[in-house]
Amino acid sequence: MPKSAVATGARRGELKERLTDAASRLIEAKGLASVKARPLAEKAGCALGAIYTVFPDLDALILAVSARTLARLEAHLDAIAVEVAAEATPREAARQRLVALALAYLDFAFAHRASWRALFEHRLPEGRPVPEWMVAEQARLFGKVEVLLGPLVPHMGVAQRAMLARSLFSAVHGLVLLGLEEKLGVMPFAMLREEVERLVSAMARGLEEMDR
Amino acid sequence: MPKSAVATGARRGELKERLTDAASRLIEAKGLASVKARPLAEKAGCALGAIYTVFPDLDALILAVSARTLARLEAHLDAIAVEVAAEATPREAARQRLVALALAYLDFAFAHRASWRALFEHRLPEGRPVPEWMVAEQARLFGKVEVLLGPLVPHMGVAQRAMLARSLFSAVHGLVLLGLEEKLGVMPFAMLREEVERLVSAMARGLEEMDR
DNA sequence: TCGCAAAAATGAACATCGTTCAAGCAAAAT
DNA sequence: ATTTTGCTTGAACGATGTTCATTTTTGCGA
Repeated sequence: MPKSAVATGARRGELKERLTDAASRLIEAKGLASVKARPLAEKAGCALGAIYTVFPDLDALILAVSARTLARLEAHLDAIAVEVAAEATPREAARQRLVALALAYLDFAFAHRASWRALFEHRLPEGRPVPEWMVAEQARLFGKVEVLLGPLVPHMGVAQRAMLARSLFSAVHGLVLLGLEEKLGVMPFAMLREEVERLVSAMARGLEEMDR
Repeated sequence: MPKSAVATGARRGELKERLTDAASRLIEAKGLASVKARPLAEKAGCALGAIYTVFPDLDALILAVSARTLARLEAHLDAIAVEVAAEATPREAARQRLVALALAYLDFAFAHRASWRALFEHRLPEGRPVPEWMVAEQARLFGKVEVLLGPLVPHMGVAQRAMLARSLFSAVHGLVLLGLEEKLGVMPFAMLREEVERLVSAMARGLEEMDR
């Protein structure tokens, strides 16, 4: 029974896992730049060349780690539970959920700083296409925002709403990014949280007003 | 007359310029990753080792390019002239100026994509301190936002206003960053402009409302 | 159980990087 | 003219990602 050329045998699968684990730990401990082939092989208990039997190159390995991080991020965002006061209007409820979502994003980035940073710091070599599963995962993240925009800006078209969701995500991402960037002068985490809350709340209010 | 150890002779100054020029052109043409020592030396018409007589390492050279980019950015932001209707309230005027500032930031990033990206993509090796002029320059950028916040949120304390300025900048930065990131799916520039306008305007309105 | 072809794993070798520094060179001083 | 001083140079070094001839293991028919 000839195995498919793409199929990953059990042995190879284990090696892939060990390598992804090792890379993940390296990133979390010493950042993306510390992911080197030789230490990786040692930590995974395999030969140098073995890496290239399961991954085409190190970029692919890092992408595998990114996939994991994105999955953890999504799980974390799905786990938030917002209790909304019964007498709250749908708009107020959506606003609160939006703020909670942004705070959850910030919390994840703070808790898994290095992995989260690696997600955006890592750049594919020029001309390499972004894997389709990554695009799909990003779309899922934007979607989480999009559904909350329904009650907030009911008069807006769906296409425009999709773009707005992307923009909102980007804005929060920027807040978190520069907030956790040590080189801009460290901002205490609690303050950063307040800022995210303030700005997301302000954006929601402003958007409601403009949609009226 | 013994020259100061820090002073840069005329010859060395020219070389420094030629190298910075070469690096700048390389970044604009093929991105930050294409800044390599040997091509650099060739383009600048000097020996390989000569680079290290005027810069401690390539990171310092890239920082010199960043300094230039920041200066150009500041000049570009200073050049914007907003005409505000005479009957506009101070709040409306400030809001319009804030939007104009954000759009100018977007325009600069779009026009000098690679240089602007290099500004944030480049990361100092662990433990290297950020030059003080860079921190100062960033403070100047935040300051431009801060002055516009005065009429918008008059009841807010100055310390909180400073943080808010930083947050606003970060949010716009995030919008521009993910907007120009090809890998998130290209967004037409005109739409991106509209999004920035919409979101900054919304933030301003929401902040006014919350400050009331 | 043995032999042997096919597959898989290995790590020495290679190309390319940033950086260093002994050697050469030019200018200044004597 | 000779010595001294300081600057310039590019070969050499260590580290890196990647390749591939060689070795080792595996699978299986005799």
